[in-house]
Amino acid sequence: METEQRGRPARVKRLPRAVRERQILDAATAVFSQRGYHAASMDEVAEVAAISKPMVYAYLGSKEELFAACIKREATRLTESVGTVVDPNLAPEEQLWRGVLAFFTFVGEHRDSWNVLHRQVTSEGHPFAQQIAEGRKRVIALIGALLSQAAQAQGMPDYFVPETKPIAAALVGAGESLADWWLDHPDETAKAMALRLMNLVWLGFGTLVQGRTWHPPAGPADATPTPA
Amino acid sequence: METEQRGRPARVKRLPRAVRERQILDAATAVFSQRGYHAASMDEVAEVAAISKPMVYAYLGSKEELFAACIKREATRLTESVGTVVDPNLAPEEQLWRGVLAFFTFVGEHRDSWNVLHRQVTSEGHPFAQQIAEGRKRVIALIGALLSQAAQAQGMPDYFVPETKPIAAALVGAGESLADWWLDHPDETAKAMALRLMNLVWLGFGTLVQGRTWHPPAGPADATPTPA
DNA sequence: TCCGCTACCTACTAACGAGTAAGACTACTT
DNA sequence: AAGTAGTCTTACTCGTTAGTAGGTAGCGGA
Repeated sequence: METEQRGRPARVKRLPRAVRERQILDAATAVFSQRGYHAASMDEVAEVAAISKPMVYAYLGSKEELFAACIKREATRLTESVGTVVDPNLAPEEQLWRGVLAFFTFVGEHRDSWNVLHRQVTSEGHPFAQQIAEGRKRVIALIGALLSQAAQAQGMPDYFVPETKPIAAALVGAGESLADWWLDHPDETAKAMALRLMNLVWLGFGTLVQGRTWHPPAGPADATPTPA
Repeated sequence: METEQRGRPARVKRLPRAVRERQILDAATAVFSQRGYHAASMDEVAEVAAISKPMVYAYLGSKEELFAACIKREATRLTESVGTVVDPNLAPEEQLWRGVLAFFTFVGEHRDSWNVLHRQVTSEGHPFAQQIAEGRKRVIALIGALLSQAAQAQGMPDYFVPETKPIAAALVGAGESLADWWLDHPDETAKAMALRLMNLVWLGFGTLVQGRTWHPPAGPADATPTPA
């Protein structure tokens, strides 16, 4: 079934390298997002990019290099989205609010990017797990510094400061989980999502900073199980 | 280099099926945890289990079935760990505390199990992503019900009740993230981790229930970026 | 009009990994 | 001792996929 006319076989458009590279990265992001790194095949990437496989190799290199390029591009996009709205001269509270809002806005608009960065790469043993884990740690450290600044401004004692680190980790996890929840409730706006996170975590943090702490209810003797 | 004595070639111990099945499941959990589903090979599972590949297939079936068996076993273990300490007659606050504590205790003691359940399966396109995602949703719904119960007991208006769902999602995510943070700070006890989560989230939730809400600081005109 | 550069392709190789065929060994029963 | 049920292995097949060899074709410049 050669529907093609002989002699003029639907000439392939010749495009400059930069354009093809973008097309390939777009295709790769979509395929990696949908299939995951291992299950994704270079053949499918080439097909989605509407180009032949050797071109993919010629421009972006091996599968690992291609994936690395995807991660790098998407991570840069996300970082810039958040970075441009956060001004270190602002109060910690407002920095956090702006960052959180920018984060949810980005996720809402770049679902595949978020998927590649968050869900595909987290598993141990993944070629890029470490790289992503380090990026995540940097974000946590950044937020931790923000919280510690706020805590000290509120006059919290020094021994509380290290606690801001795990709190930052919890905040990041809560944000990720809310982003996942959002995928099942797409009618919500980015702002509403950002508000939820701030309401929960900032209020909780604020209460902690005021010196109020929660402690386990005293059961009969030692009803609550304690680990060794 | 045949170190083996001829005639008595280090007889393979013949063990009953139940024992081998446990060995294979243990090995599979470790390998899946380390490599991820796709990158794990049945050859490696067999090797770690110190048995030949056909035995793996004879006892546990295909790769998918083997992985399903792993998930089922680990999920049951986790569910039971939490389920046995949570008594529906207790106050929501104490149920949450006991559940959170049991969760961290389990993660601390079964790192591979947690890895398989949490990090390996979350990516879209994974054969079991849906199954795990549904389990996660059930947990979120359960905690949401707990929170909603607590909210109503505090006399919160009905319109607040649906908000407990995303809050539950955030709580679960915060717990997962704290569990990951814990891996980098192994000296912490399960109880300390559980306390952190309760302090942050229950205080935040409690503050919300008291009717206090957070709202974005009013910048000049509309300094905070808003999504379309 | 020829040269050379870059874009582009079809069609292969080589390796890896899921799954199996076919049978050997062992222990328990009768 | 012979039968039999269950344990265990070696050595394959066969499909999939990363990566490449080797060549065609349009386009700018001399």
